[in-house]
Amino acid sequence: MPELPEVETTRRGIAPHVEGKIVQSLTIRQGNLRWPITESIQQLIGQRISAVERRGKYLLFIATSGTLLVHLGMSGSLRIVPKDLPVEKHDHVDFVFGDQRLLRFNDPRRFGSVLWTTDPPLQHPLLKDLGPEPLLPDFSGHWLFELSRGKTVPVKSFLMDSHVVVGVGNIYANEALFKSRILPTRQAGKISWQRYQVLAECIQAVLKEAIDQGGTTLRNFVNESGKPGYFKQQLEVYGRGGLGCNRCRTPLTEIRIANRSTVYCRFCQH
DNA sequence: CCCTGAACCTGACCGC
DNA sequence: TGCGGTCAGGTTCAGG
Repeated sequence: MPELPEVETTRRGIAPHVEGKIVQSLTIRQGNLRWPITESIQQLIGQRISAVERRGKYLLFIATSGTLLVHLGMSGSLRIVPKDLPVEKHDHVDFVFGDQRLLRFNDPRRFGSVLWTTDPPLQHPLLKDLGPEPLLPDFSGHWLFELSRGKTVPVKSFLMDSHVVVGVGNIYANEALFKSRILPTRQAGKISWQRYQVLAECIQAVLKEAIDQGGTTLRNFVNESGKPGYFKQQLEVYGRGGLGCNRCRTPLTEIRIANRSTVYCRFCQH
């Protein structure tokens, strides 16, 4: 589920239901996530959440004297649900508010995380070394070009490194490379400044488009309102290996880079 | 420092 | 119907 557009869609969906609310209680049914949930999270009880922000794919719930960090991993989701909604499989954590609602974290694979920190959140070890936000001005082709010099990794792996830029996961790395007509296997350090300018613009375009759409989703994504989600209708290459390229009709090539599915057009991309 | 591959975990799907 | 293998949207970490 969660690439950056899905996380941003989640943030926008839940923020109005969470901001200004006081956390009345927590229900932790399964605390064994990517990292175990610590006892210190109990400090959140009684605190007011002033804002829901996002850094990369982390959601930041800014509380009175600390921050709740939530990462959705591969299969996590957050929904606002009525207090009496029956618990389902993989509903690991509930954040209960004073009204008739609660925030429910569900994550079948448990690669997600729920962390409490009293440090300034951006100084948290998991956040402090993250690269720029792709949709903010400090991200640019110039940044990609400078950082990539001397690097021999495939440009696709380079893009997916959160120390380079946050929020570009496997789906949108494939899509942005197709749009910019760059071969995913090309060595990051051998790509010109001009091409990185194009690539940076394509990354932004692809992410913005997906956010506008409410997030591209696979299978049974359920959004924060509990309504059925969207499907991967507008993807050009991801999930389309062997099917015709939308530009030239050549069957798309599917390979694995760093063990991740990679789809591209061997004629359009070079 | 750079890069690769393994690890974390469940569920869906495919071939036999 | 069952079983084993493979794959899935992410990220960190160990090891060469």
